[in-house]
Parts: sequence; C-alpha cells; structure tokens
Amino acid sequence: MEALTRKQRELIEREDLILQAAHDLLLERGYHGLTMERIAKAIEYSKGTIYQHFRCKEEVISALASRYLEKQLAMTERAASYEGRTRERIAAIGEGLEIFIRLHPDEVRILQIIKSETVSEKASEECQAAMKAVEFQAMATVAAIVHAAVLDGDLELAPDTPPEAVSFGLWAIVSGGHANILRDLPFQEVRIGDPYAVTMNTCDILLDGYGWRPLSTEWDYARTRERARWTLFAKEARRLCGEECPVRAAEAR
Amino acid sequence: MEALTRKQRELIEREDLILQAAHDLLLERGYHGLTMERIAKAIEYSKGTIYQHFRCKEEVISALASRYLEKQLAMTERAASYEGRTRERIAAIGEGLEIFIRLHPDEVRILQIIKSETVSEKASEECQAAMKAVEFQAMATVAAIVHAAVLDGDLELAPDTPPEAVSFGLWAIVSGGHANILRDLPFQEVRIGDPYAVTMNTCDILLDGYGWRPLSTEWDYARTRERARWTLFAKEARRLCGEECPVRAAEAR
DNA sequence: ACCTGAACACCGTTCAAGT
DNA sequence: ACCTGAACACCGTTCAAGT
Repeated sequence: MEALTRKQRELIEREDLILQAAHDLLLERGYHGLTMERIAKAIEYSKGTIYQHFRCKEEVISALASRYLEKQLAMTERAASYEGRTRERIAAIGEGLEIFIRLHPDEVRILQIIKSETVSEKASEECQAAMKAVEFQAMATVAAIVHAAVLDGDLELAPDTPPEAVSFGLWAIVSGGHANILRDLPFQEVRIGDPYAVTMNTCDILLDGYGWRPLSTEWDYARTRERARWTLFAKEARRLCGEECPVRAAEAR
Repeated sequence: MEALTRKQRELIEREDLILQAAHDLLLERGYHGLTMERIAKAIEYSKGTIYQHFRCKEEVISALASRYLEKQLAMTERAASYEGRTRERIAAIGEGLEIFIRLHPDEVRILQIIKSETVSEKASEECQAAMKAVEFQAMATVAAIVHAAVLDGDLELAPDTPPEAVSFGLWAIVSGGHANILRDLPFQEVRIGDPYAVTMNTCDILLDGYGWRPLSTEWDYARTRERARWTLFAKEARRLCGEECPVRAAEAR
C-alpha cells in the first residue's frame, strides 16, 4: 500500500518507453522488422535491459496487445452503460468498437498479429491467459445485456440458445468483419462502399433475425449510435471526424 | 501443349514433398519451428534446392495456404451446385465449410497463420494477390446466389444493400467464428456446447433477419444440410464421422 | 544443368564484466 | 544492484565449387 518508490516509477516509465518503441517499429517495419536491437537503440538502453521487463520478443508484443484489449474493453464497458433499451446498449457497444477501430487501426492490426499463432506460440501461458480473460470479459458484458433483454421480454431465445450464443455471433461478425477490412480487400469493386457500415448493419440484421425488439425497422438505431457517440465517446469522436461533428458545426455558426 | 518431361514431373513431385514436409513441421513445431534446414532434412535435399522452388520461407507457407484455399473454394463451388432453393444452396455451402474445417482444422489453422501480416509481410505481391483472388472468387459465388434469390423473389434487399453485403456478413460470421473456435477458448464455461453449430445457426438467423425465404422457421435447413452432406460430400463426411453416418447405419442392419 | 553445403548476415537470448 | 555489450546459438539466404 506504499506509494511507489522512485525506482519503481522509473521502471514503469521505461516499460512504457519499450512498448511505445515496439509499437512504432511494428507498424513501420512489421513483425520481422521489430528487433530487440532496434528497440534498445530507440529507448537508449541496452538489449539486456529489455529482458528485465520481458521474457522474449513475443511477450513484448503480447504486452502491447493486452494494453489495447484493455482499452477496447474499457470502451465496451463504457458503452454498456448507455441509458436506454437493451438493444440500444448493444448498438452503443457497436458504435464504441467502430470508433476504436477507426481511431486505432494500428492497434487492431497489432491485436491480430498477436492472435495469430505465429506470435502466441512463443508467449507464455500467463500472457495468453490474461489476454483471453479480457476477451471473455467483453463477451460476458454483452451476454449480460442479452440476458437482461430476455428478462425484459424484449427478446425470446430458443431453449437451446444461451445468451452467449448471441454474443458469440456478434463477436464473430465484428472480429471477422474488421479482420477483412484491415486486409484492405478491394471492396469498392463489389459495391461495398463502407465496409464498417456493412459490418454494423450485419449486426443489426442478425439481431432482427433473433427478433430482439425494437426491430431495426421500428427504431432508428443510427440515431442511437449517434447519441452514444456524442454522449459517451465525444472526445474520441472529435478526434475522428471533421464535418459531421456537432461541435465544429456549432463553431461554424 | 506437350506432355510433361520427366524432369518437370520430378520438379512437381519435389514441390509436393516440400509442401508436405512444411505442413507437418508447421503443425508439429509451429511457425518458428519450421526451418529450411528441417524441410531439407525431411525431403533429403539440401537447403539450396528449396530455393529453386520458393523465394523464401514465407512463400513456402503461402503456397500451402493457396492450396488449402483452392480446396476450400472447390468445396464451396460444389456446394453451390446443390439443387434446391437459393437459401438451401447457401446452407449447403455452410455445410461444406463446416465439413472442411472439421476435417482439416490444421489447414484452416495454417490459413490463419498466413493471413496474419507476420507472414504475408514477407511474401511477394503475386503470392498475396493470388490468395485474395481465390477468396474473392468464393465471395462472388455466394453473391451470385444472393442475386439469384433477389431475382426469384425469395429475398428483397434494401436499395443500398448490394448482394455482396450479404456474402460479406456470412463470410465474417464463418471466418470470425472459426477463428475463435480454433483458438480453443473455454466455450463450455459459457454453455456453448458446439461452437460450430452456433456458427451455422448464426448464419441462419442472419438470413432470417434479411427475410430470405423460406425462413428457418418455415423450413428445416438442418435437413437440407444433411442432404447436402450425403449427396455432395459423402466421401468427406464418411471420413469425418462414426455413428451418425447412414452408410454405417445401413451396414449395421 | 543441377545440387550442395560452407559462408555470411542477422537476430534472439544470455551472462561475465563493469559501474 | 543494475546495466552493458560481447559472445553464442540459430536461422534465412546466397553462391562458389562440385558432379
């Protein structure tokens, strides 16, 4: 329960330096271009020092990924607190995730690097377990809302369908969709102008399929998202956009 | 238009050897355990010889992935030929993909390794373009069925929804779902007994959401899948299962 | 003409020596 | 007590020498 010693603060600071350098290298030069030597040079310490913080290169990347996952989880939980109908809260989470990936495509890309076995095969069990725990937390948050919807009577689930099946489906759409988006396939060629919007829309249609009321034909979830965007994620949203931002519109007046 | 020379046949055969060895190593020892030295030893040629076939290690893996993608595409196209309503053909494709991943989880795992930038960042442009082309072909096959459904009147799409948006959604569910399945998360803990079944069911619900007739409440798509399984994928299905196989059931009589 | 494996460059990881 | 960087092991890639 002590305050941190100067030494401890320095250690934390240095860890931040390492992770920041790793992030930059990973994006500039890719997985193979990220080397311990280059991290060391960037932070002006020797290679050996990095090993006081991390057991191996892959655990550096894992640590980065854990950070981003936690950021993502924080946004999800903030979104889950949206005040409104259960299905609106799901829409708010979707909005949060979309803002996150649009704002930090780099970090999502790093998350995908880490999820591939290429990296995880060398990271320690603890590291991986920690990451999976964060993901499960996010799934649980969504499942709790599904459960609430059932209790509210807004949603009826078949007896063999646990609430987690719904969150599994949403998660598959979002993670699968974003994975494909980041590989920048030529979407325009197939008339998919905005793959983010298509991903969100797919979630809406899925929940319509489940009969989760109010259906997207009876309720304007685009409005819900917009509201969530400016009540819960105003800071992030402002960083993200130009014209469509009410704050700038107000300034223009 | 010549028949292949003996030399050419030998080259092809050796390429098969290399890929087989790479496959085994990748699964036994992972990406970092796959080395050119070990491939060379396995095929009883020297390291240098491998470079007559492939430009670098990552292209060996790419070649493997291309093979598996083509196998997957072949199954998809076979499934697309299912005789029945448009939505049944989609169900048949789902069945084909499920059989594929159940039968060759290793190959799907390798596909995911290759899709991560870790590997693709070092593979050549041609290699990557070839892979993306195969994936797009699969998307196009599905989109064509969606289009046929619209023409049939079984499906109405909003004016801003191209058929590809539907195939994008299905693809996201299947690839996202399977990616999560292969990371073997503790699904039982959240009452998801069979994540494959949940993935397929999510696709059904999505198409219900789109209002693609007949809805899954009006038609028994489990039966459609079963029929597709035994008319189109009998060989694969037999390799896959024990009891539920009609052929064995017939033998038991 | 084709194959080999020594040689090279590079990288992750360790640890004896230095402060 | 902490940091350094030389040293080591290993791997991808090349290419001169061999058949």
